[in-house]
Amino acid sequence: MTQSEREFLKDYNIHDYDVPLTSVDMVIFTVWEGELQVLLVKRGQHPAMGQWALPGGFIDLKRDKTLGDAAYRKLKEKTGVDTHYLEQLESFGSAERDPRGWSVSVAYLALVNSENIKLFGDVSSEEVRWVPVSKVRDRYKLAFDHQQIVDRAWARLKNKVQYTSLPINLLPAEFTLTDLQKIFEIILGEAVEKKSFRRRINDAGIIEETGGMRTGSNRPAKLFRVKKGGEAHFFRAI
Amino acid sequence: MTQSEREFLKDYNIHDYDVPLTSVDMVIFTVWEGELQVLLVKRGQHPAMGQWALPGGFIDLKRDKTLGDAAYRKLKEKTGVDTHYLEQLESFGSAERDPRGWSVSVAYLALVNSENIKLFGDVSSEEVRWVPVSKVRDRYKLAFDHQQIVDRAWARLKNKVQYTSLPINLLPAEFTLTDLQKIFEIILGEAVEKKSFRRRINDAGIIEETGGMRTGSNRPAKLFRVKKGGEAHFFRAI
DNA sequence: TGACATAGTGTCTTTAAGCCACTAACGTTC
DNA sequence: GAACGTTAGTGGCTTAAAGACACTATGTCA
Repeated sequence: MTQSEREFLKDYNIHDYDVPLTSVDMVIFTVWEGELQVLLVKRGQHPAMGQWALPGGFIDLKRDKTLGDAAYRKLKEKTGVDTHYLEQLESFGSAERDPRGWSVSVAYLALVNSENIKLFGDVSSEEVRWVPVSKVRDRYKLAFDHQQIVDRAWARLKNKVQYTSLPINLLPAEFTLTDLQKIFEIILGEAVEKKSFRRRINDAGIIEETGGMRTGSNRPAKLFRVKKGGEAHFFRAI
Repeated sequence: MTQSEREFLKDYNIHDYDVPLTSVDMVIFTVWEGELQVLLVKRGQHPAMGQWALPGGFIDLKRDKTLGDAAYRKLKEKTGVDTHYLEQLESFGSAERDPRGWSVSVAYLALVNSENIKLFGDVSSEEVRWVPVSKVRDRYKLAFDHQQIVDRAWARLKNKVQYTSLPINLLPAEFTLTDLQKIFEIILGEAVEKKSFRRRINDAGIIEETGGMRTGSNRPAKLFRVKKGGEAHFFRAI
């Protein structure tokens, strides 16, 4: 006699099965003091207690409706702000990556702007820290496979910089074209040709003048803001 | 008194926690009879028994060392062949997508060539079937959120066609330039300019002549094969 | 042998990026 | 208050790659 789906579900108990441990980890980038920085936390619990790692943790099956919700929740818990770019990066799963057993981490990549960082600077106790991404490998021995996750996120960001406007999410609401160019250069790790850069941004039509200027000890620069939709423009037809 | 990691791990039992159900689903594409096709299976078990769905299933914590292993195993189980392109697509997770509860599916995208398809044609009982991807939505009401996964995989493939040589994995070992162009056109859904296409493939240096020709009722065409590394060439510096 | 069909090429145009020198507009200095 | 330093912003040529499209090449078949 065949069982109905209702009967099947009534008898079903996930605790009867061997399932992997699934969690969400965040690679949160910002640009600060001329460097691309990533947010790290010092683990306060086993396993890997005392080691530095990416912020993250388990999905809260009650509160989180989707994976994206879980990622967004963790982003807010760590940075306290909520205007960002957030995208799923990749999932990492293996029998060996966590001493508790077979585990899967769904990694997300987030970009937060340098204004919101300052908010966070105060909270920054011993346990949470911005670290220049280029120095993570040498100075911190990250827990689990988190170094690999950081590397992937960094590679993805470098890659996307070449054909999208994503880095614009690393800037405050108002910025100059030079500010924007600097951000691109920091991520790419090399100089960008001024005219080409400006032509590209201009042709894309993703920003608009605010009307204001930033003055200093030299020629003032026009201030711009992102137009709606400009946060994720694809320069090339991809 | 603080616990050591060893003590912590001794007491740790995943069955004590509420964790999501994690599985792997495969979007396996081929080109056959001039159409991009995706492999579907008719589910023989609850939940969604009798409905069409993507092939996939649970990770075998004993046999699979990594997520990639699990995907590769499923690909082999369904297609019986092992020379392919396989990449992780994206993970889909929510409280609602599976009636058994909170679940995460790590989706993979695979490309198999039209020669290997035929092997598979024989096995193709009622339960496994190639379906033109453009017709899935109308003709099959896929289980879970599998329609969404198919859509994402299709979008990713269309996207990648524009700047990589990936579609070459859909062809048999020997092919003509026209064969290759057709594959690109099928995936893109629009015509490709012959000269530009050939120039691009040529400049990329990803294929080489086999020396043979394919004859028909008109001018014979040179046969080519993929050079080592040509299966995943990026045309543009991305 | 000539019609046909598909393979493959020549070459001009268009588009986007690179290059680099130029002009523009401020504060600072004497 | 004029010359200078510094950064903002532009003009205009060169180069690289794609698009357009007509052209030639080489087989089969009637």
